[in-house]
Amino acid sequence: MGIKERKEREKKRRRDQILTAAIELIEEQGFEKTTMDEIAERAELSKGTLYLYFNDKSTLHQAVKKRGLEHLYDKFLQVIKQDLPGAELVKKMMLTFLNTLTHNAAFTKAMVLYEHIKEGYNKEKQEEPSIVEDCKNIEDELFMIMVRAIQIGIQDGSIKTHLEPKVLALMLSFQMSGMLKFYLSGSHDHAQKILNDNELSIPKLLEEFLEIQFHEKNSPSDNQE
Amino acid sequence: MGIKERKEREKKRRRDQILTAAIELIEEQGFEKTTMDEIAERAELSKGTLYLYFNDKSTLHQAVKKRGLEHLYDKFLQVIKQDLPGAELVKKMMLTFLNTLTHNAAFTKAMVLYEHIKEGYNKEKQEEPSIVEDCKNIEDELFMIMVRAIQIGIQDGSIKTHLEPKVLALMLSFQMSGMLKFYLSGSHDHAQKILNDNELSIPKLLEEFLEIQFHEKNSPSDNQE
DNA sequence: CCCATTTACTGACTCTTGGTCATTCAGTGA
DNA sequence: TCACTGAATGACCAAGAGTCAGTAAATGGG
Repeated sequence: MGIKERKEREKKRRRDQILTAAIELIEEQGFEKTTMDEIAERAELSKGTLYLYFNDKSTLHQAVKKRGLEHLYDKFLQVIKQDLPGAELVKKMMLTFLNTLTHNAAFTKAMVLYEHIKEGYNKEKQEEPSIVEDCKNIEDELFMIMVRAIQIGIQDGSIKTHLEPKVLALMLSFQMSGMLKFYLSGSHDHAQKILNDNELSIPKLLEEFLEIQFHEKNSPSDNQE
Repeated sequence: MGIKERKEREKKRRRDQILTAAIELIEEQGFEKTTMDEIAERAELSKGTLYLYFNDKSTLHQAVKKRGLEHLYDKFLQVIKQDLPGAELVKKMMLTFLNTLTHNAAFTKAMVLYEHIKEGYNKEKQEEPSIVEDCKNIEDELFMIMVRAIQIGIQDGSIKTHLEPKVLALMLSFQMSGMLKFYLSGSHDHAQKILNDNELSIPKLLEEFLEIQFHEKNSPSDNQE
């Protein structure tokens, strides 16, 4: 009897349906402005039903984030599989990150807005793994893939640094989150103007930055122009 | 007749009183959780009065941010006045930034949470300069002070780079905003663990980072060990 | 000193929205 | 056919942002 399985599938479908509706709306109007009623309407369900699948609005919010992180995780795996110098791998990952985020406003917003979640999340109603926990784990995995790429780069000589791979990865992730904020806040005129004046874009700036990071002075074996 | 002046002063005092109450409460419970009623009570005023001084909650929120930025501006001015190598000036500024932010949770939260403001802020009810505008301006000024410090550093040789001062400043500000996020999200266990394992702290990491940025490979005139 | 006018403030009220729950309905299996 | 399960509903509630008619206080002219 495959009834249990079917029910399982249907449940997952419903969840997805809700999530998709939520993402669409958040993309259009932002998280705050999107009401649970709207999401319900878009998903062609009643509001009460949403609460059968998500504890509350902030959980739904986290689920959006999780979906984005999973997507990113797949992409990162694809990159690390490739047979390229470590430096290239790192660059590709960071570009992938920025690219994914810029083409997925809902996810980006979910990544950056967290006040909601922080406060009062000690509610011990959650004995299950909790989506927040999941997100953290995926983030950690993403980080470790970056570290792995850096290690490869150090091995093959494409990355010269005196820093621990993990420390370097930490720096790079700070850098990414800074750029992210730039993207999110959309029209940060001033910064945009500087980039234009110097015929730069964020990806180019990123490359430039990595260049500096990966060719430290105590490594003279590099091509000097 | 100094009546107008006195009224002016009193009005400013009230505004400050509200702002202070708001900051206290945000510090304690976060922005979302703090209600206008609570702020009113803390400020010993009625809720209606708050709305005589601030258009809405998000404006109040921006005002918190503005206050923090002004504080930061003063600090930055103090730094740039000092007769030190440019590299030192930059370092001091960045440390000041991180320091101020970590010791002022309300301001930090105001800096990072912006969804509120972005959405629907085309309301043309604002013909006055608008606090949002003010914040932007101060941010730009802060940025220009950084640029100034970098220029000094290039001049006195303490900063070696092939990048435009403004571009470098942009990078550094991305870096800062990334670190900021780290601080804000509080217990980012994983990152904290990495720092501990390497006997590092954010300020130390920052120094390390600047070291790399400021001693680029195409400048062999530096001390090599 | 008194009255008219302006200014500052109040808090009861409205409206929106997140979240709940008693009830209904559909599918299942005996 | 009927009892049972659990999925879905939407009327309902509470909280909090924002409003506004009304009140009190300060001001200034007569």
